[in-house]
Amino acid sequence: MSDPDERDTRSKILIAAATMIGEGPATRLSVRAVAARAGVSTGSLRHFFPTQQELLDTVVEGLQTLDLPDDPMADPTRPPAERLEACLRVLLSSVGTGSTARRNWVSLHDAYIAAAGRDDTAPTFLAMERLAVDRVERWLAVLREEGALRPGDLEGHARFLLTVVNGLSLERALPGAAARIGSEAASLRQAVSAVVS
Amino acid sequence: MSDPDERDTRSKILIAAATMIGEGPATRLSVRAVAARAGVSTGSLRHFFPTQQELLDTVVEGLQTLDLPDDPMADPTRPPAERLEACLRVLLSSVGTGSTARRNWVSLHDAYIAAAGRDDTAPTFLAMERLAVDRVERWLAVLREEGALRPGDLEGHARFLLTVVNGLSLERALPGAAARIGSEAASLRQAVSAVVS
DNA sequence: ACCTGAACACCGTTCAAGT
DNA sequence: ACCTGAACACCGTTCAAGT
Repeated sequence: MSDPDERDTRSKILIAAATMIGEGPATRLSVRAVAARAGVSTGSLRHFFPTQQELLDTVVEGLQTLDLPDDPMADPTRPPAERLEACLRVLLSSVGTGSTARRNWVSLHDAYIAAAGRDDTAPTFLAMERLAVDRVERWLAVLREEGALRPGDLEGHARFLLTVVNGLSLERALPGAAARIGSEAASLRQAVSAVVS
Repeated sequence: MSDPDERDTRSKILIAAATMIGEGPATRLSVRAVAARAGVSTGSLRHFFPTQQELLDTVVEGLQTLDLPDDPMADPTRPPAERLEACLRVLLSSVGTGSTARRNWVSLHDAYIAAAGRDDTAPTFLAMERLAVDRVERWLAVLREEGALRPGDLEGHARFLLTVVNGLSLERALPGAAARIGSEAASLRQAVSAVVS
């Protein structure tokens, strides 16, 4: 539409930061460096992103949510492994990234780990877990019908995949998440390849 | 033997840093803070630990190698997959089960998720993560030398396995853990089989 | 509301100088 | 070899001041 310089300041900042990450994953996104790259003052940057953490989270989230379709298993044109990976990515996307991931984790922790015993929330959790397992099993059943699934019981495969998704979700909330976006994709693919044939 | 103050400077620094971590996992180990605590100048600290990274790594390594069962990877009589599974089980065992697992998760949560941003504990966490990745990579290097490892970079394999271990650790702290002991073993085996050939 | 740039209190690292 | 403390070039955050 128009020259990047004519975009609003917030966008200029995000574009500058994303560009810098693109130039090298090991880039230090300091306030001054990003502000200078965006042609904006540090104070202006802080106006839109009150803390450096918020800036980082917003950038990473933007890089990750570039594409999100609805049920990917239904698309018969894509190979099985690719479809399953997309499905798991849908699960993963529900925890979000950055501060969203952290907030979701705090909720889960407070409800099901810290409050264990003090309040009987176990049934709720187990119900949700069942739902998740069922959902993955339904995806895997489609693949089995196509003969694209390795031998083994459906529930075992489903629980394995959910464990990987849980691990990745957790790692999204831990420090250094931004630097691990690459290995997240690789791990997801490895998990899928352990299940499809 | 003698008063801590009479120890050599290097030890005083390590003890000061370890104490600070002990007082709260969410401690920022800055040069000046550690040096002051050890009763030593910053220049003196740098003489023994040329970079802050080296200091962190040394401290974390010291905390972690307090107890180390013998290495299952060293046993040549067992098949590769079985050895790797035993190694991962050692990692997993450090989180414990039941209320121990829950307590460990609360600590991790408080230090690195809930306190995120409020205090810069990321370097401490990242140092520990690095150590874990290195450890798994060393195990995998043994298997690669035996020709028992699938193609792919060592770090990618290591991070995948650690994600699975993280997922399983988490599930140990969540409700219904007792009912999942079977699927834990199965998931661990599936992860191993995705990596060994 | 948006934006500036100085100022504050930190940080890790370097280094001339001492013993 | 060990140790000091000042100095350098950063950092994230705050804030009075402008438009």
